[in-house]
Amino acid sequence: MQITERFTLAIHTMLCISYFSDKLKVTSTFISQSTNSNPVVIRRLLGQLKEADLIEVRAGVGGAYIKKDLKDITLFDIFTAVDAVGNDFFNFHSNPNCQCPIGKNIHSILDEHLTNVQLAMNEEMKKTNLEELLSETKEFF
Amino acid sequence: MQITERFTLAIHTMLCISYFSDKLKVTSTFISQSTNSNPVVIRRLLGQLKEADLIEVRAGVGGAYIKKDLKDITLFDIFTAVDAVGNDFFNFHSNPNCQCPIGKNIHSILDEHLTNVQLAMNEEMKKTNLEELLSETKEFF
DNA sequence: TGTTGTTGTAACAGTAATTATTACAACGGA
DNA sequence: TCCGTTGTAATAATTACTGTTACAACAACA
Repeated sequence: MQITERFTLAIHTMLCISYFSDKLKVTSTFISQSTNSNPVVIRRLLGQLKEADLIEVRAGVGGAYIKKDLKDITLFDIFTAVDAVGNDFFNFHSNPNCQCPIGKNIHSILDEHLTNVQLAMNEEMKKTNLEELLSETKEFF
Repeated sequence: MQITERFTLAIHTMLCISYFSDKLKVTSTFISQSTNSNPVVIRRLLGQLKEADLIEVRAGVGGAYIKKDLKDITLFDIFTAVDAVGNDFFNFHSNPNCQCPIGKNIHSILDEHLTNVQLAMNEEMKKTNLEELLSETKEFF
C-alpha cells in the first residue's frame, strides 16, 4: 500500500515551475523530460494543480506559473490537489455484522483514532513549504 | 489513494480475538462472519499477524489467540504486520533526469521531508493500543 | 484408526487504480 | 494561416486487491 507516484511527481512539477518559469517556458513536455514521465500524465497533473488554484497554465501559448507565494504552498496543498481522499484515507470493510459487539461498534471504536492518524500526517505535510524546498535545491546545485 | 481495507480488517480481527478467545474458539470462519468478509482472506491476514508474532494460530484444532499484553499491541504494530511498506510509503517516479537540477536532486530534497511524514503517521498510530480499543468496545456494548 | 473441523496455501477470476500512449480539437501568438 | 501547446477522450498494460474454489496437512477425539 503506497501513496501514488503522482504525489512526488506533482512536487517535482511544482519545483520545476518554481525554479524555471522566470527563465523559460515550462511546458508539459519540459516537465516530462525532467521527471522522466509522459507529457499527457503531466498535463493531467497540471490540471489538478490548477484546479486547486496553485498554478496558472496558459492554454495555446503554453507554460505554467505559480499562483501564490511559495511560502504559502505546502506539501499538504499539493497532496490534497493530486491525491485527494477527503476523510477516507483509511478504507473500511463494508457491512460488518451488527449482531456482533465488535462488528456493530467498529466505526464508533475506530473512526476517531484513524482520523487522528490522518490529521497527524496532514500536519506534518504542512510543515514543509515550496520556498524551503527550493532553497534546498539551490544548495545542492 | 487509500490504505487498504486489510488494515481495518486486521484491527477488527484482533479485537474479535481479544474479546472472544476466552469464551469460544475464534476461527477464520467466525471472524469472516463478524467482518462480513471471506474466510480465506482472514486466514491470510491471520498468517501475517502470526508472522509479526502478535497472535498464535492453532493449526488443525483451530482458533487464534493474542500472544502479548494488549497494552503492548498498537495500531502501528497491526499496520506494519499487514500493510508493510517499509520505508517506501511514498512512491517515487523512477529515473528522474539527472541533467536537470531538480531531477538530479529530487531525492536529496524530498526524502527527509517524506520520511518525517511517515514517522508522524507511525507515532500517531503508536498512541492507540488494543487494551484501549477493547475497553471502548465494552463501553458501547 | 477413521472422522471431523480447521488451517495453510495455491490457483484463478473479477474489479479497480495507476501509468503510458495515441489522437485530435481548441487555443493563442507570430 | 501556421505553429506549438493545452485539454481531453479513448485505450492498453500493469499491478494490487478482494473473493472464491479446491485440497493437502494437521490435531483432537470417538
